[in-house]
Amino acid sequence: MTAGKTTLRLDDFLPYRLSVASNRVSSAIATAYQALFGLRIAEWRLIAVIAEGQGMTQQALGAATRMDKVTVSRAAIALVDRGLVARQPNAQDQRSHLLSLTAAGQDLYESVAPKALELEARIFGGFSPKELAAFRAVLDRLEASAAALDPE
Amino acid sequence: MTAGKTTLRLDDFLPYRLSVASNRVSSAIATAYQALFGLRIAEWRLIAVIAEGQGMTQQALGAATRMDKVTVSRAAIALVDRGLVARQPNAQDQRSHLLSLTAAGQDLYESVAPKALELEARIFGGFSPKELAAFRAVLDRLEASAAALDPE
DNA sequence: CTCAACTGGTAACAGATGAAACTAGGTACG
DNA sequence: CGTACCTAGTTTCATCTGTTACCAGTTGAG
Repeated sequence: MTAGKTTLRLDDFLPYRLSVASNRVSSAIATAYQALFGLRIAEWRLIAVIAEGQGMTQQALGAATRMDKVTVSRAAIALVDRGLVARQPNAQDQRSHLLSLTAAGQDLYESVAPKALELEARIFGGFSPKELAAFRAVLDRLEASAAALDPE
Repeated sequence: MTAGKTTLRLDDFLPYRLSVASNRVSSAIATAYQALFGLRIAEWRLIAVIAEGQGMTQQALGAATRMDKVTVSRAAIALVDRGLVARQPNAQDQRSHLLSLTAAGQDLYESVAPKALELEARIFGGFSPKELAAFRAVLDRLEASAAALDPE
């Protein structure tokens, strides 16, 4: 057998498949959130995380949501403007503030969360729990190995 | 048990996990291609598809790569400018042209492809063929079910 | 103390992206 | 064959995203 060029079928290339699938899913979710609640993804993520642990700094929120601090800042400003999130001064550190949900934010969260789970079910339904667990495990390890390559 | 609010842990929310993992992978790949070959993802995708089937229209390339026609147009222009791709007039339809790799484009492809596969192996290595096949299968079905929800 | 280095958050800028308008060419039907 | 509609590709524009610069506040070494 002679040298032989490497051939690569794009449709078989996993990073490509992953990207396409993820973009489709993100876009479907983004459309739904926007239409239902006027929230962008970043805003929704903040709400979800703040609901779990009130009184976080933006710093902490960025780490929890894997979002850039600029993205977090913008989303936080938007949420405060809409009266969904409140900022309290942080006694420990005057540069930062602690974010928590207002009553309205809490209400919104309580109507968004079920919808989110429903959407997830709609998209990821039709898979067995085992399949999903395996999928999740692959995602976890991928995240780690990709981050190792690109220590952004 | 009383009504009980729905709780949602962001880290357990699959669309979120998928998005984070995919972004990490895409970013690692984009960085590598840019550094090694000065190619952006869209350009690399076009090269890969043209290499498989010379003489395609941009229309066809868009379908094959799931990219917007604007994205395809820009990537095509960049590749032509760099002398990697050539446009031949399409006798059947004067509005479009047929794209093929120049000798330089072919050379580049032949050095990019192995690198791409190596990167893929680096990121997706450590999984068994079975795991990868299952993962791929989930991606396929996801793509379909998300597209159905968001008929963009 | 105080000065240098550092960190949380915002603002300003720049590149990327996609929708919509536009141009040139194609198709259908009288 | 002419006119109304359709499509390939490009350009324009408005938006989004992230990098960099910036300001205010914090920390630590001397």
